[in-house]
Amino acid sequence: MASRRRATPRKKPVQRRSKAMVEVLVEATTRVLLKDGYEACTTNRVADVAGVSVGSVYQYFPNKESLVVAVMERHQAQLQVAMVERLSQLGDADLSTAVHEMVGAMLEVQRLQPRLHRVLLEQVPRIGATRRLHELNSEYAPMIEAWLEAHRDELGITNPSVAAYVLIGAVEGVLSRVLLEKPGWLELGLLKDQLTRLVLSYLSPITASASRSPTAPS
Amino acid sequence: MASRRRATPRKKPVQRRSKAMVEVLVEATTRVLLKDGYEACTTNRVADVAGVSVGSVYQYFPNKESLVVAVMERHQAQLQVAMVERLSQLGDADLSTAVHEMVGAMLEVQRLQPRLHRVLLEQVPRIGATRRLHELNSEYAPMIEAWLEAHRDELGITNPSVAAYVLIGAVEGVLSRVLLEKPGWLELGLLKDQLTRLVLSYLSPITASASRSPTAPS
Amino acid sequence: MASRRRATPRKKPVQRRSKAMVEVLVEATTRVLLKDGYEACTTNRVADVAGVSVGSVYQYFPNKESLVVAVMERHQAQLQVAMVERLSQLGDADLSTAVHEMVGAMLEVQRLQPRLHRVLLEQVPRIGATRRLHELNSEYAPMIEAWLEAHRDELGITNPSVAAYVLIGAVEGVLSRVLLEKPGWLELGLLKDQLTRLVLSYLSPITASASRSPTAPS
Amino acid sequence: MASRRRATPRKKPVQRRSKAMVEVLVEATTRVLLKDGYEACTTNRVADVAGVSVGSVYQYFPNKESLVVAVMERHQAQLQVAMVERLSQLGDADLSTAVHEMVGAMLEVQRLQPRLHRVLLEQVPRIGATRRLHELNSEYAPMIEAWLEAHRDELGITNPSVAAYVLIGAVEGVLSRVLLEKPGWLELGLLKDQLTRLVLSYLSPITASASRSPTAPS
DNA sequence: GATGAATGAGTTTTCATTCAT
DNA sequence: CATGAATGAAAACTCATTCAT
Repeated sequence: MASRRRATPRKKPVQRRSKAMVEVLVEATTRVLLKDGYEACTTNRVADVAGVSVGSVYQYFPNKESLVVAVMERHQAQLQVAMVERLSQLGDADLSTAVHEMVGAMLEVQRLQPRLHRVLLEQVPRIGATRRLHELNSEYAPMIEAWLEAHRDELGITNPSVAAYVLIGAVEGVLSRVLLEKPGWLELGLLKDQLTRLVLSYLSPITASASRSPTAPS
Repeated sequence: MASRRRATPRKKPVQRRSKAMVEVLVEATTRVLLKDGYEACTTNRVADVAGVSVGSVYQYFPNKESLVVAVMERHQAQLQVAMVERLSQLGDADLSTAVHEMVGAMLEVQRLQPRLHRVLLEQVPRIGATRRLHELNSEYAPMIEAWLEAHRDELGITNPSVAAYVLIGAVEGVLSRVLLEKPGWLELGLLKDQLTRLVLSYLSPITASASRSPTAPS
Repeated sequence: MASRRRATPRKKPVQRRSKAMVEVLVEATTRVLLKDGYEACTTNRVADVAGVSVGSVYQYFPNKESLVVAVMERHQAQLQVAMVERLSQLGDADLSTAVHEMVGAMLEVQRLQPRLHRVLLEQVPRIGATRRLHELNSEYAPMIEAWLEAHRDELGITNPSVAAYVLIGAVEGVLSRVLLEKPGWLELGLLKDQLTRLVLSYLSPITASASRSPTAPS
Repeated sequence: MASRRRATPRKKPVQRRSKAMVEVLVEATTRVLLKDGYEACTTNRVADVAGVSVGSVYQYFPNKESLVVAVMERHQAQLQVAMVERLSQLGDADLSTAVHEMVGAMLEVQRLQPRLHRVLLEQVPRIGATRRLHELNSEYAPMIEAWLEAHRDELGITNPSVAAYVLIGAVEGVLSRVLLEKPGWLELGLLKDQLTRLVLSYLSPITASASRSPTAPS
């Protein structure tokens, strides 16, 4: 059941006062989400925490959902920035280094606001946080894809696009699992090493033991 | 609105009629979840669809949440069964075949009830569906771990437990992404091949091009 | 702007308890309408006055509007009954007597619940109380029309349907004006006499002084 | 929501700019009333349509209600003007012509702004639009009364004041019914003829068939 | 004066849960 | 046990009005 209301701010905050208001509200929503979870994140509560009246919430956001969407968008933007920063510094490092860096970047990102990331991932319902977080990844996918394309001849892949898709899914999968179940591991080198290995071996030209089909030989 | 309460069934339904009732309710909840999403899944609606009165719902489930939990548990159990079935037939297939089979099993499982899986993944909020689905995977993790342990000498891994954890996260991550964004791919051999490659190359003894650290050579 | 919601009860009160509830709610709405007017007639206030909870209101009425509609319908039904009763006793009285009776009936009806009639007439907004009250009159129109038809040869009219329409509008107009501005007159014989005269002379065969066009002679 | 307040303008707008402002606001209110109905007629919306800020509204009108009252008053004034114009041209036309003219005038008036008239009649709640519209009629009542007085000896009436009251109520009743239910009829000669007949026969000296009481003979 | 952002009391409406029958 | 009417706390959202700029 799709939402029946627009999820975009009802007026663009052109004035500085307005911008501040929006800022405050998104901030407050984030705080409430973090502290009390999605269900307890009511418009009145948000207004309270923001130190403004409910009316003001509705001056800038047409409904509750749009508030959460705004939080997600802000979070995504932050992740995106962090990601781009890291990846753009890759330059022409060798394969191994590059992969290590990329994995490191993704790890970093998860650490940025792990609790928020988790709440959005876990608790935000119909809005489809999961989907949206995937979309976030899709945004840096092109960068990874481009890199794979550029290093194609060193790699054992035929379709950089598919490879990027698989790798992002895989790393993200491991990371989200770790984030939810073993947050401590995020700090460990072990995780980074294993992910690097996962990526690197996937990208490497196939050697004797890795084949495409069960009937394929050793 | 009552305060927070336990999310386990109020009593073990030992009677035959009771069991039927529980069955009917879980079924109805599943249907509502599928058709209208989590937010529209009210206890009255479930009772309606189940063809019983709200009161009866509370005879077997202490609150709304426990209903959804039951749906998740049933879903998980089904997945689990499917998984075990597949994996137990592995026997002593060679590495490549075995991996192919395992990946195939996980793909199967996703196809079992993709819509429900998706709703639970996407829409069920506070209950922490994501976490619980991870837990599901954790349940077959031991099997994979055991298998890895048994084939340790053929593989390039040092810690089967970690390897299982990483691999499950990775495959699951790719699959959930595909499920949400490109459901069509589930049918394609391409996906299976790529996942097999991912797993196989990760498990293979390290060859020249895959190393543990960026400083490590080739 | 038409309302976007159904204005009919959400469940039919088949049980006696239910019927009582509906009764109580309509009664309470009437009381509030009478005492505080339309704008002050909130669902919570109605529930309060009815001595039940808001939830119960919504068990039987989908929204506020439907409550008021129910009040109007009950009021109309009462008027209708009163009207039919009076008119059915007309038998084959002579013209003058019959008209006197009819006018008397309409007067009676206005006296039935003059304050409620007035509130509905005056204060109920978009629901179109005015239109609906006209519709009430339309319901007894056929009876008047039939009577005119039956006495056609004694009368100076050509189209009983039009005549009924005009007469009802005229009498109703005078009465509603009196009701709003000079309620005291309702008791006076003067009013009844004048209305009788109005109707009677309109129905009488045209004599010298009444013509259809300004150019018409005498 | 503030408590009840006076419904008269806060200050007499004597300045030229002020007058323009008032004009613009009343116009805007009319437009909103016409387009969206009473409930959607919010002060902010009016300000928007008027192209000014809400604050300005409150510079000239103490509250929302006074805005609507102003619309009514302007409408009434327009009707009044139209009526007076027509009636003053009557001169010493003969009875039949005069009545025809008067009925024509009332019909005209209904056609002036039928949609607005209707909205005010139907939708404006507590303000008591109906009562006020009656008051409008009361304003030209003296003119009609005077005319009846002047022609008393040609007529069959004893109390011109009562006669005027009854006639205005009657014609108005028919017209408002037609306006609400059969707007098309406003254009038809039929209606005018019937109303003329209604008035004329009422005013005519009583002939054989019209008597004052049921016991009165033919 | 004009502006329009901010207010917040007040409305409508929902829904998990209870309990008398 | 089953029922479903009743509950009522609480949520989302509105809008007349104010007041700092």
